[in-house]
Amino acid sequence: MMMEMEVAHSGQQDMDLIDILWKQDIDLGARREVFDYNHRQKEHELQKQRELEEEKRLHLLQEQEKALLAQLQLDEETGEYVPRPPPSAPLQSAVTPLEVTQNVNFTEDGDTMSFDECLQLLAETFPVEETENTSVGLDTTVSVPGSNNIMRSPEQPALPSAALSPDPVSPPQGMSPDLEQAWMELLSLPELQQCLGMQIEESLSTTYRLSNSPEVQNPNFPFYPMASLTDGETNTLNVCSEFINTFDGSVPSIVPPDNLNQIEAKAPQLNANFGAESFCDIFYPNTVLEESSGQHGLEGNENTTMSDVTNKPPFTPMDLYSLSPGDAFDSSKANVTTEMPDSDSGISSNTSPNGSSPGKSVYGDGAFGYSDSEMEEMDHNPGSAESDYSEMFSLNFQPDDLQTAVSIPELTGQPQQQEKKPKQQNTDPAEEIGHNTAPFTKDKQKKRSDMRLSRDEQRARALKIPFTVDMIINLPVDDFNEMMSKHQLNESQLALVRDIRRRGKNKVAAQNCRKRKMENIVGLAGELDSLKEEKERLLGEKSQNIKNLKEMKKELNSLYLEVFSMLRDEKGNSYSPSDYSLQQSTDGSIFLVPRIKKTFIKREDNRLSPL
DNA sequence: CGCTTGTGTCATAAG
DNA sequence: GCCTTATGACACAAG
Repeated sequence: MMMEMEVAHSGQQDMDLIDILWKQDIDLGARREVFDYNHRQKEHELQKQRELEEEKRLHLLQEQEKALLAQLQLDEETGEYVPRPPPSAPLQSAVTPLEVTQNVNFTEDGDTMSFDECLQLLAETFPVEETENTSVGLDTTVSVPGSNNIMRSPEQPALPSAALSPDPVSPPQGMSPDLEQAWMELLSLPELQQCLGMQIEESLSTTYRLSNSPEVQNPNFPFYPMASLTDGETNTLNVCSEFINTFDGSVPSIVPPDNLNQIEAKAPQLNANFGAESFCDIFYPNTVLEESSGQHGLEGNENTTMSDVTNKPPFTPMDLYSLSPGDAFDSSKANVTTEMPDSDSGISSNTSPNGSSPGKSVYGDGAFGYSDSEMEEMDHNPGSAESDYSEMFSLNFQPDDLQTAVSIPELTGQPQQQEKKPKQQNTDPAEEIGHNTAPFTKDKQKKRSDMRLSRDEQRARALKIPFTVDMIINLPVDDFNEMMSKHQLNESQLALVRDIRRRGKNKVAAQNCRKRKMENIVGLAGELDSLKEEKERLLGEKSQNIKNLKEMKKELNSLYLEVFSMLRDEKGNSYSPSDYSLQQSTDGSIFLVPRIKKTFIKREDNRLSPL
């Protein structure tokens, strides 16, 4: 352990050095994380965790298969497995058990079910699929008290109401009473609990995150978690999957053992609406995240909105838009000492405040890109200066910020277990491409746009605009208008929203324009090069042609003289080339023409006899 | 301190 | 006429 700490310590020094190099835009030849000992260690742990998970999964599958086979019998004639004839109290699933769905009507008389039956029920209810990385929609990782040992598979199909149920042990909504009873029974099975224990551990935290929406990439977006579900498929609320996918079982390693106990102590207080603040609180109870006041508001808001959602399972985009989070910010007062602003890490404005950029005051570094005039303008706002900043921090608070919190243990001497989520990009497909693999400088460039959005967000915040900047900018005009129509906005709010939309779109347009311009310049430069080559080639060709022409003229002249010298008049005298010339008519006949009497000869052409 | 570069924004034209 | 997109021009920050 001490060794590990030492390695981690020297690793931290290395990381500091790498940080410095990185800040200087020195290409390290690999992403920064590659050099991070903690990162590598975590990857190792993740690997182990995955293997363990896979093992468990296979075990579960084997059990399932056994359960399946137990319900089948071998047909001696065909060699096929066929369903067993129903027992006295048959399951309705006289069909192939694989076809059993959640709608199956459990009429089992006995109050007990075999483990295999339970497993089968589980398998049928929550088919184990290879979809761990394909979670869609709003992911809600539900914290579950260890004693209850309730888990929801990340692969769980759409069960939004269940996922949002305040009571984590409640069976999914819509389950028939019998099925519900079976469900409860299943959950109480010690084998199952053991089998699934690990996943329960993994679910000891909660984060709301959107994994399949473009807005998710935006730093601001997750602050309106519900508001970004803009399509039908995101209705699905997957439990745990995001956190598991993202941290992939790394939570136990993140959490210091001391804190784990506290987690267990606190866990029962948690519910499905467990917010980001709670997350931080639980994992780092010593860390006071005072921006949580804003989060409290949000949490409270979410409590209502989530239950609303629960009551209205079929989402429509407008349902989501109408989940106005704006009011939640009213009470937000961020503590700038915990919610560090842009650390110039370039990764995002939410990177670790682990002292990687010391010496920067909170308000320093250009005050997040605010121009003086803008700062002045902002200072004229009622809630200016500090509150504005805090509001902005709140607006920027997002799951990535959780990583900020996650990295806090480093300050307290804990090994840093920071893990960067793969950044996604939004809106502009052209921008999206390659951003994950972009050099660090790209990330740094992105920073400014983030700050810009913050500026607009702050304006939006100041006027209590109940939408995210991303929504304002990126929604199709119809959806945008619909969204606007659902809220009573005053003139200034309307103007600001339209300005934000215009600016946002124009910003993207300007980026595209510049990109195109650069491409044009590069293309034109290439074209210029090729044209120069062509010119050189043509000039060479031309000189060659001139040379050839001269040669041919010379040759022709000698031939002409040769022919001319062979001409004789009636007396056998030769013609003088200075007095006569040979000319060819259009029909191919050759004439001997006296040079002096050209005009006359031309008129007398017909009197001359062809040669 | 001036220059260059990158970016956001505005005004305007065009689709 | 409204909206989006494209682009020149300008301002600003950072290197």
